[in-house]
Formats: sequence, structure tokens, C-alpha cells
Amino acid sequence: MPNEGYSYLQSRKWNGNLRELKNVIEKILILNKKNDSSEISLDFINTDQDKIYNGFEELVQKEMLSLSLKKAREYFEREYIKIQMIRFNNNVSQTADFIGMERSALHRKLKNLNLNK
Amino acid sequence: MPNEGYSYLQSRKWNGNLRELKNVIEKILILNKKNDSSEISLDFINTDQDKIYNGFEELVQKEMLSLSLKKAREYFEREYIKIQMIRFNNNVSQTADFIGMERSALHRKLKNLNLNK
DNA sequence: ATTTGCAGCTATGCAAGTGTAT
DNA sequence: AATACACTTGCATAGCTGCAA
Repeated sequence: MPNEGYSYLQSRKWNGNLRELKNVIEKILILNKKNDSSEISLDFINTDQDKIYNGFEELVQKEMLSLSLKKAREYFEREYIKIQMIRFNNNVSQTADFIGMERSALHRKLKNLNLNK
Repeated sequence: MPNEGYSYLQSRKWNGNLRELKNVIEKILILNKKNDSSEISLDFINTDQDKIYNGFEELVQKEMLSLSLKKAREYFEREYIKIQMIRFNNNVSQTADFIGMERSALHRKLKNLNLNK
């Protein structure tokens, strides 16, 4: 399974500039920065996790502005929480702590956003 | 400081090969890991074109995920409303109508987000 | 355009549970 | 037993919004 970062990379429009490279690396670093683990690998590339992040990016840039504030906020929160949960390996307690929210409130939010399955 | 990562990048020619990209990224990760600082910085690959960005992109890729949900939501709403107001030439009534919100509520929000000056 | 008072709804914190697994 | 989670619920309160002015 690992070592298949290629499809992920191929899925991106590579224009050869440093900004694009920077974005790719930043994404990798962010998603790998799980709490206190100092281990960094590229194994996760081309996984669902990464697609979620891509969804976030595209959502913000393409669709958000055609949605009502309420809907846009909901979309944003869903993607934000999705990613934070991934960062903390779906540990609700840690995620809640990091994003400054009560555990019970996060549970309710996960349910309301249909992220609890 | 132009560090190891920077000079490493400078020393390579980018040929668009994806395998090559993976090697580059892995090298950078290793270099960052040696640094032993918990702060991971990509400043060493900043270029002039990197400084060109729109609010959303910058926000999402760099800051959002390190903010609390409350703060991230506030940032998001500010950018969202900023842009919608621009689209409607700062016409509050039209903007409010489009984003599905009462005019008075939008006024309050503009004030709370410091967008009313 | 902008503000304000008010009523109703929503979200959240807090506390107190239950259940599961190690 | 004991710890650490996930998950739920009731309640009070704070915040947001629509409506009217």
C-alpha cells in the first residue's frame, strides 16, 4: 500500500513551480503532524485522508461563494472537523481539546454533521 | 536561514518526474526531522510568486487547521462575507438577500467582524 | 444604510450518566 | 479493579437570528 504516492501526485496539476511543491509538502506535513508523534512518513499519500483534504480545498475555492452563509458555514465546519479528527486518529477527546470544544459538544456536532459513522 | 533544504532544492533541476518529486519531498522531510525543532517551517522555499494568493487559500492551507473551531469559523465567515460584499458592491440589502440573511443580522455581523469601516 | 429591543431558536459548557475495552 | 476512551442526555446560559420599529 505505501509507496503509491504517485496516483496522488498524478492527480494534481503539476506546473513545476515551487509554490505548488510547497503546497504539496505543507499538506503532507500538516496531515502527518499527529500530536506528539515525531515519525514522519509518506505512507498515507493517496489515501482517503488526503482526498478529504483535497475536498476541503476545492470546496472553499469553488463552491463556497455560491452557498448561503449557513450552508457554507456547515460545509466548512464539516471539512474542518473531518481533518482535525484525522489528525488525532479519530480520538474525540484529543480533537475536542485541540479545537477548544467540550467532548459532548463535539459528539453532538459529529452527529449533526453526519460524521459519526 | 537558507538552510539545508534550500540549498538542496537549489542544487536540483526539476524535470517534472513524479518519482523525482517524491524523492525531493522525502529528502526535505528528513532534513526537517534532523532539525529537531518541533516547528516545521517551509520558509526556505518561499519565492516571490508564493506571496501571491487569495485570502481563502492562504487561510485554509496555513492557518485554519491550527485554530480553534471558533476562531477558524470566525476567520472563514470574515473572508466569506468580505468577498460577498465585494460581489455586490457593498450593498448590504443585496448581499444579505443572496447569503440568506436578514439585513439587520448582516449589519450586526459586519460590525462584530470589524468589516463595517 | 444603520441601529435596537425582543422573542425564539440554536449551540455550548457542565455535570452526570452508560457502555466497552484494555 | 482501574483507567481511558466513546457516546448520550438534561439543564442553564450564552449567542445568533428574524421581525418590527
